[in-house]
Amino acid sequence: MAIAKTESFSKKEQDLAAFAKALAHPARVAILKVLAGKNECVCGQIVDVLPLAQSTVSQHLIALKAAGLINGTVDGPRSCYCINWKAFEKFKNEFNSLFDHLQVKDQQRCC
Amino acid sequence: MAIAKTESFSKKEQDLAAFAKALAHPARVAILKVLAGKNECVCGQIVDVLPLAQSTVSQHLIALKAAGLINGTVDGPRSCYCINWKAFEKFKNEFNSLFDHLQVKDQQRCC
DNA sequence: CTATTTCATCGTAAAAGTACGATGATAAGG
DNA sequence: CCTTATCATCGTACTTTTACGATGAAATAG
Repeated sequence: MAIAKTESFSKKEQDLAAFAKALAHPARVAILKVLAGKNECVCGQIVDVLPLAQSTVSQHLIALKAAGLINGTVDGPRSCYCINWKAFEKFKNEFNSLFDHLQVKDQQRCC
Repeated sequence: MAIAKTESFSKKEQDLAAFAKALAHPARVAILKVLAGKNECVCGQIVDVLPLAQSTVSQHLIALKAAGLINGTVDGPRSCYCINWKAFEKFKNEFNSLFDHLQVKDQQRCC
């Protein structure tokens, strides 16, 4: 990146980009799908489903948690994750509000 | 990445991840915002707005075009881009359908 | 207390992303 | 034809991401 220019952009742009970044890997999409389907906190069962090593899955889970898309608690010897629907809703709205009402303008003129 | 495992996932997961990847940088979000706001094809005006070099903006534009989020045509000596609303709608639906109806299940049990 | 299980973290290696200046290609203007 | 303008591409440097095995920490089971 030479020198990170990320902070030269607005907070809204950064937030949306950070959210998208968390979704920007099929493994993390798959993890979210598993968590959403179960809706009860899962942990190493995810490792069994994905074609990835345990440490790699753990990294993806941490990335998702850092992005705020999932919550995690410690349950004895195992970790328990589930989707943070509130954050999900927030970003969905942010995404829609950013582009939806702009589409109302007169449609395509070129391209 | 050692060895790319991207192809070990379903096409839906890959598509959604690719879409998110295109949004996963504030500069590209900013570009889309500019294009959406004008709705007429813009080109190097984007360079004036962004705090990035021309070559860097060009790279981002190419990334967005490769992801299918924008269309581009050559207009004399300059390039003209605009948002591909159709693709945008497609991915928005894909995103919603992936997570929305799953939320209907009984809410949170832990975390 | 000693396994065992479960997960996080460390270390490492390879791949991809980000950014810039410089150069190249293409079309318009003189 | 020659210049200028506009944008893409190349080459390069640095950062970040991805992935794995190995190790470490914490709680349960015996």
